[in-house]
Amino acid sequence: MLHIHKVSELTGVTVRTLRHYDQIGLLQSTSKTEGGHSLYSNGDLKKLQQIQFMKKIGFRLNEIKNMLNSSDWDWSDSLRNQLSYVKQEQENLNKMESALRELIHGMAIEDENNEIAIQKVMQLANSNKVLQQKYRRTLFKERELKLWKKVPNMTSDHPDTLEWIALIGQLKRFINEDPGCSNVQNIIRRMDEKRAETFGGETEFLDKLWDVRMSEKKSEQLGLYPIDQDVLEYMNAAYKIFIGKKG
Amino acid sequence: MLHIHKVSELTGVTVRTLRHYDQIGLLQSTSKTEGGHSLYSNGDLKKLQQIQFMKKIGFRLNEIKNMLNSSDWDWSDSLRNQLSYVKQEQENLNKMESALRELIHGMAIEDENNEIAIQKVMQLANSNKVLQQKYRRTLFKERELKLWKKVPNMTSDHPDTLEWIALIGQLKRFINEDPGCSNVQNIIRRMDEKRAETFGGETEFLDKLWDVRMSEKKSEQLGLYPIDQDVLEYMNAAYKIFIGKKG
DNA sequence: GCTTGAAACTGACGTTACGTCATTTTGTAT
DNA sequence: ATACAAAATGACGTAACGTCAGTTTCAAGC
Repeated sequence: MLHIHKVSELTGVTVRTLRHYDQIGLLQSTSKTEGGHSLYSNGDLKKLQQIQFMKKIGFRLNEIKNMLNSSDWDWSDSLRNQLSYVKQEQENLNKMESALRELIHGMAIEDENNEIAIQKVMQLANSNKVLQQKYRRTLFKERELKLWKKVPNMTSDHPDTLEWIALIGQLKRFINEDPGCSNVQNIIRRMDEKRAETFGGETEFLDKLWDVRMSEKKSEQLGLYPIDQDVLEYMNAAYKIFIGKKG
Repeated sequence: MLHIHKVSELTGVTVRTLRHYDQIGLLQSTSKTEGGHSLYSNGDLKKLQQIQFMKKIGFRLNEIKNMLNSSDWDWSDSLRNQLSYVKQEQENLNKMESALRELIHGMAIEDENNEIAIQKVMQLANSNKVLQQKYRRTLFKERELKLWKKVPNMTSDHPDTLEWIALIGQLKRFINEDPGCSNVQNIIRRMDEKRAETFGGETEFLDKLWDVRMSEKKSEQLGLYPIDQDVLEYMNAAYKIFIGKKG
C-alpha cells in the first residue's frame, strides 16, 4: 500500500494527475485511510500502467475508463499489443534515422531533392500518429468483438435467443401505444434484466443494436436477427422512459 | 507555392492547426493571394518541420516562436539534435521491449517480481519524457550561449565595451533624479539604439542583464562588467518609461 | 463575363487533461 | 500536545487545438 506521493515518485505521474484520475473515477485507489487519504495497491499500479499505454496511443481518458471498467478487459492481450507497438515504433525510428541522415547530408545543397527529403521526414514524424491510430483500432476492435460475441446472436440456437425474440415480439404489439404505459414498461424491465445478465455493466447496449441496424452490412456480417427499425425506435423511446423512472 | 490543404495533406498537420499557427504568428505563409489565402513555400515547410520536432520534445508554441524568430537559429544544429534524439529513443525502446517481454513472461505468476517489472515498464515509459527534457535543455542552452556571446562582454576589448561603460557611467550621474527627465531618456534612447544594433529583435535584453545581476555566479562565469544593482534598477525604471513613450 | 461548387477565411465558443494556487484536513514524529 | 509535512478539496487558469456557422475567394466550365 503506497500513498499518492510515493506512487508519483515511482511512476513519474504527477500527484495532480493521480488525483484527477481519482476524481473522474478512472483510477480510484483500492483503499483509503479513515481520513480519506488514498492508498494504492499493486493492482492499481498495473491499471496505471495500462492507462499510460492507452493514453500514449491516443485514447481519451473517458474511453480508457470505459474499456478498463468493462469486465472483460484482458490485461495480457493488451501487453502483447504494447510489445508489438513498441516493435513497430522501432522500425519507424529506423526509417526516421535514415531520412534525417539524408536531409543532413544534402543540407548544404539547396535543391529539389531537399524538398523531398523534408517531406519524408515530416511524414515519418506523422507515421507515429498513424501507428497510434492503428493500435487504437486494434484494441478497440478486439474489445468490440468480445462485446459482439455476447450480443444474442439470433441465428444461433443460443437459449437466450428465443427469449429475446419473444420480448421483441411482445413489444411489437404495443407499437402504436404510449411507450410509457405499464405494459410496455414491464417488457422493457424484463429486457433490462436480461441485458444486465448478459452484458454486466455495459450500458451502451441499445446504442450497439442501433448501430447494427443503421448499417445493414454489420448485421449481415454478424448474422443478427433483423429487427425492424420502427420497433427499435419504439424500444429506444420506451427504454429512455424506463431509465428516467429508474434514475 | 502550396495552398493550405495541400500542405496539410503532405505533412499530416491539420488545416486548423496551420491556421492556428498563422494566427499566433508562429508560421505565417510567405505569400498570400490578394484575397488573403495562404501560399506556403518550401522554406515554410522547413520551418514546419522544425516546429514539429520542437513540439515533440516538449516545447510550447510560444517558446518555439521565440526560438525560431531569433535571428541566429541554426537549422543544421537542430537537425543534428533531432538525429541524436532519435538514436536515444531507439535505445529506450529497446529497453522497453525487454521490460515488456519480462512482464509478459512472468504474467502467469503473481509475485513480487511482477511488481518490479511493472515499475520498470512504467519508468521506461517516462524515460521518454526525461529524454525530451534533456533535448529541450540542450537546444535551449545552445541558444542561450549564442545570446550570451552577443551580450557585450565587458572584460574583452570589444569596441562596444567602452561605449556601454560610458553610457552606464553617464546614467550613474543622474541616479538621484527623475528617470523620466530628458537627460536620462536621451541616454536610454542611445542605449536602446545600441541594443537594437547588437541584439536585433531580441527584446529580452534587459531581463537578461537583470538575471545576471540576480545570480552572482552567472556574471562571474561570463566575466561581465559588474553593474551595481541600484544602477540597474534605475536603468530598468528609465527604460520602462522610455518604452511607454515609444509604444 | 458569369455561375457555381469546393476550398479558404473569420470569428466564437467548446474541450481535454491537466497546472496552479489558496485553504483546510489529516497523518505522524517528538 | 504540538508542530509540521503530506494529502485533500475547490476553484479558476491554460495550451493547443476541435467544431461549428457564416462569409468570401478561387478556379473551372459555359
